[in-house]
Amino acid sequence: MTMPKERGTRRAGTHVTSVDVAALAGVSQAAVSRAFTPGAPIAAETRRRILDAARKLSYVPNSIASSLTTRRTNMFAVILGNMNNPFYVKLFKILLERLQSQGRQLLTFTVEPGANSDDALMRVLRYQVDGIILTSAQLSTRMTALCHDRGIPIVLLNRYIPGSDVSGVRCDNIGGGRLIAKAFLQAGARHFAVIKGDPRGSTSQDRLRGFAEQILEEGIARRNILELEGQSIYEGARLAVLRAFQGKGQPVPDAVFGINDTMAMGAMDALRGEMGLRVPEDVMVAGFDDIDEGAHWPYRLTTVRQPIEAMIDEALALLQPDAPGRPIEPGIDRTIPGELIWRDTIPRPKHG
Amino acid sequence: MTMPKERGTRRAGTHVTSVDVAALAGVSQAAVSRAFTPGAPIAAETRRRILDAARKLSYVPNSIASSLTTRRTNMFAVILGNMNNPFYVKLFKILLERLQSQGRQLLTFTVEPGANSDDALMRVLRYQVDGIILTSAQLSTRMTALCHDRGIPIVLLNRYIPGSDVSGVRCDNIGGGRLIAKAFLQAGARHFAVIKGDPRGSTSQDRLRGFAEQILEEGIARRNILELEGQSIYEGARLAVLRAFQGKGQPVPDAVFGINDTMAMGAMDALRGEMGLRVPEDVMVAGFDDIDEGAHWPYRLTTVRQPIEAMIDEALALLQPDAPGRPIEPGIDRTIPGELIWRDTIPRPKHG
DNA sequence: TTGAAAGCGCTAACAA
DNA sequence: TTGTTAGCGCTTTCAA
Repeated sequence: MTMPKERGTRRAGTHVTSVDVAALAGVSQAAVSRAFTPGAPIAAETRRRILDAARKLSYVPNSIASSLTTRRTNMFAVILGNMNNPFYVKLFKILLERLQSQGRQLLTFTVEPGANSDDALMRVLRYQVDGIILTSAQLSTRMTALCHDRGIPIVLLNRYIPGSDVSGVRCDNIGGGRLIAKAFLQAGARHFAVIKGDPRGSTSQDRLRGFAEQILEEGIARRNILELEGQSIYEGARLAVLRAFQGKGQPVPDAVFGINDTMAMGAMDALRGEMGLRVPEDVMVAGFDDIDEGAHWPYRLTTVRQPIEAMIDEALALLQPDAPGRPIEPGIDRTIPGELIWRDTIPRPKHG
Repeated sequence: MTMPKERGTRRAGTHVTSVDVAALAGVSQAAVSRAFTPGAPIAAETRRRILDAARKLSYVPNSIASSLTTRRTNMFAVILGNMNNPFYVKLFKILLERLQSQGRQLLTFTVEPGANSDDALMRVLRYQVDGIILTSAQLSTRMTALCHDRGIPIVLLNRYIPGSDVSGVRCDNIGGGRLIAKAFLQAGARHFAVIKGDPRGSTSQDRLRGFAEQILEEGIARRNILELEGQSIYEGARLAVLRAFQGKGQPVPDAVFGINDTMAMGAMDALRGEMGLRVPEDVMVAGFDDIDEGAHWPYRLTTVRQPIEAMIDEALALLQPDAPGRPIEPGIDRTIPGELIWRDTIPRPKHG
């Protein structure tokens, strides 16, 4: 079945391996390996000859094969939750660019929002990735234990699993929620609606919690904060607002807080488009994340900016790509503060 | 250096391999391989025992190792161009979901818009992917030849390289351009602006070409079509419009055609936001792609819908994931028609 | 249906 | 600095 290999021929055949290159260059196969390994002990002249031969044969080293011995694939996995939210797309984009510039590859997976990531993780394990970035939170401790056992670091991005030993990096969501509440309060709002995302997710919970705490501290009753379910997406928020306030619904509150920008934009479109209200004159609105679209002319959304770059830097540091063998420290939870971005959906405070 | 392996112990150690499972189950290592290979010749009872042992040891098969012999990694590569355009994000999302549901993995790369994909392709080759999907077009024939030589199929999505032997799937961009032109014309437009994307890309060129042809056929002079450069992005289009028409600029045309929706939206925001014009009363606008955001209340953009799902189906078919060894047919170029989506940025034709 | 044995393409001791 | 020699964890003949 297997044909005799035509070594040393110029024919860029189906499978050129280091053996072929070695034959053509008149060196051992190991020398070829060294020629392609930065810092390996090899004479400059030998190296040149090998690289020459390699070029002639259009040889491309097989990373898959090498990872079998080195135990490092140079591949990282990212498991994406809600790709309908531009925030996660931006996160993914920056992550991809970072990793790529470091010469690492990214194996990508999606998981339905709210669905369990275990399946994806199982597949990831088969591919021997060097690290896992999760932006979707539902996963079993059994699974994380599996990863830890084989020394594969996991880091949660913009997520947090209470009581878990999985490390994570996130924005200070509680603080961010407070920032929005303060802005609404100084503008005179007294009745609020919050459009929640995944009610089981820490992100949504924390933002709401900070928001509510700040308002309660102002002496306003909790029942003045109406909670709506927006499923983390534009359309969910739009419909939630319509269902709650349109027609003979409840009175429209003074201020609507979208737990993320996409939902805030969905709410705005319902409020202004379908219900004919003005923002911020009739209703104030605020979001969270600071996605690019929120800054566009139709919205000019006041929001909390998540420090994406810093979060990714931290996450990659937690993945400790430099110290592969190092034991994984359990449950580091890094929190980075967000920044209030004033735009036009909340009246500005008087200057000074 | 290498410790003796503790075979058969329950300890889910650092590296459980099929050998460990075999030892615990009291079978040969080959049997373990068979137990995990669908359709392999193995007794049901043996299989059960092996799976049992595997579970006890939390054994996960190493796909990397197996791909060394099978010559199939089950990984596909996608090379993404402009991730700032939601259209490509949507394309990516659907592609990812499709591949994932087929049990295939996706290795993702980005390339600066307009930059050469050769670097990314080189890395892709090292990882022995089973196929490559490109949404970014600049690549050398040398590179595609390399891929073809080693039997890795490439398919261009929403791209076309004239005279190349790389297969591709795209929307009928010329026809789509004509659809927009017809819509503008029936609404009475006589002076036009087109906001182009990458001037070297076939996509932008074809849409413009179809658009212009239709208009010329109507007897309108070519000089009535002003061409602007929007770099394929929202902000580029916004600034291009401002630069051209704001203040003492040229007179605002009757109709603006954004070569893609993002740019059309950028143009709309410039026109209405900064310049205070009304759409469609003062200027008509149209886009191309039909991204979700274009349907939202502030825009209600008339556009041409790209048949994303069909395009991806075709692309995956061209990648012939079923017939790995089959020689790659050269340069198939599939074109699927787009569909005009009437919304509110061009006055509707009178009914009947 | 099973096991033994020979690789897949590469890296990493070790010796020369 | 080089070549030789074992593997890495798996699949796949080939015999039994």
